[in-house]
Amino acid sequence: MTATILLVDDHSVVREGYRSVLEKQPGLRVIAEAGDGAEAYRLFKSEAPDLVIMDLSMPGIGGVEAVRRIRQWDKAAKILVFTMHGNAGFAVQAIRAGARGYVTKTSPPETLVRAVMDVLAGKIAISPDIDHELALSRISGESSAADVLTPREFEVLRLLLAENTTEEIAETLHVSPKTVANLHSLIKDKLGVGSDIELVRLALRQGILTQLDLGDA
Amino acid sequence: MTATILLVDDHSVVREGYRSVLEKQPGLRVIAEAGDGAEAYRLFKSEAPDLVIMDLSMPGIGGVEAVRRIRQWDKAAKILVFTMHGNAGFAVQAIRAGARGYVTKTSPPETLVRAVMDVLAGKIAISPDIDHELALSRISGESSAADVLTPREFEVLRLLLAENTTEEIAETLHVSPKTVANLHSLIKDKLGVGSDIELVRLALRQGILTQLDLGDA
DNA sequence: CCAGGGCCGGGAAAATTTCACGACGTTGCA
DNA sequence: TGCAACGTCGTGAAATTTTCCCGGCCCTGG
Repeated sequence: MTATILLVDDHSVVREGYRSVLEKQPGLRVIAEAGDGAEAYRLFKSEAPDLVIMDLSMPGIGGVEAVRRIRQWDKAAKILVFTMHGNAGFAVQAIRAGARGYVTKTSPPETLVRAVMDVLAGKIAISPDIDHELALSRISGESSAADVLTPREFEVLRLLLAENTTEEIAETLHVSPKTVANLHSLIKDKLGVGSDIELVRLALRQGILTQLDLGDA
Repeated sequence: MTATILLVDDHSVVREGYRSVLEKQPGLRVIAEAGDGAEAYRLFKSEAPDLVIMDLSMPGIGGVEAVRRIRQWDKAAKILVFTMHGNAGFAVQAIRAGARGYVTKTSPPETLVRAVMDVLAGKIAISPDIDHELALSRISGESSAADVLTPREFEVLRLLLAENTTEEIAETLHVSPKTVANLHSLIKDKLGVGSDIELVRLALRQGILTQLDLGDA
């Protein structure tokens, strides 16, 4: 029996990479590809793949949100996150949202294949570098944003850092601007910062926002 | 005659994607791959490929620096930058460093192939989205902070980024908090940003604030 | 001398932030 | 089973900040 896979990544050439690596494995078959979270959700419902491989940073609703929605629709969905973010915070959030695995793109192809097999077998798969990160963050014991924030709060934080206005975020999440403002305030409170400037700096320190991610003006 | 290509990207699975797309094209052959800038430089000298396809964000020396070194070694080197950064600033930097093309990873595979062909033919290739970005940035022109701000304003900006509160800054500068607030507002206006978050990001882009500066608060 | 610009802040309107509160659904646990 | 705890969403009102407009001060160059 062959396992069916849905690829989700906003870079088509990158999807081509997954596909190439995966289809060298007997027993795996890529049956669909999506370029953003909403499409992923749609395709999951129509195609019912055995496994979803998902990037986190995507236009529109982010990967974490997509994981949440898919898991909401199908409690047993197997989702493997495959992303460039080698940051424990993202991993924690993704797992909490319902992902069954987390592998960084810097990992060699074998690691990805191994993780795919593990998740299909019902196991939880974390790549070694993230394991290490998680261990470190537990040692240093400093409360990271991902630790104290609820999934929803983390999502709003991400969107805030992505330079969205309160209104745009409200639109994206289908809630009132007022709620976003409330969450914004709550986030600053929980993280113990007094201004948006401190908030951004904290995010930078914790790797939630990277300098390479500085979007267009 | 077939053209030889060197792939440079720190994600092996992503390289696999390039390779898969490119080798479907007759006349193209991938002869080497590098995972960072230094290795790219080394391989360029030993393999002398007709074309280099390079990502920008890589460990060690970044992509821009790698472009510069390779062009320094071979004035005629043809380098095509292929990256996720859909930001005019990065494109300008890359082209200045000597790249002959700039394509974003969000582009469809055809665009990449087309750009490869163009660069091999001696042309300069820019993907449509970046073209658009460049046009925009020329129109609205992101003013460089150091340019449009008066010394006083720049000083206040620096203190704001250093995580000082309005009151602390007023204290430091021996002026009223009101003045600082007014300047803060004026700065955002002059720089064309709407929020403090955007302000920090702008500062990061322009190097006013460095990630190294993120000592504990 | 005067025009222009940087610098300083008051005042008031507009917008945002913050806090208190309630509703609703889910989860976890006794 | 029932209930407490928590996450989520939203309202309303007060507190605070942001923004805009204003005038005054001082310096510099023409």
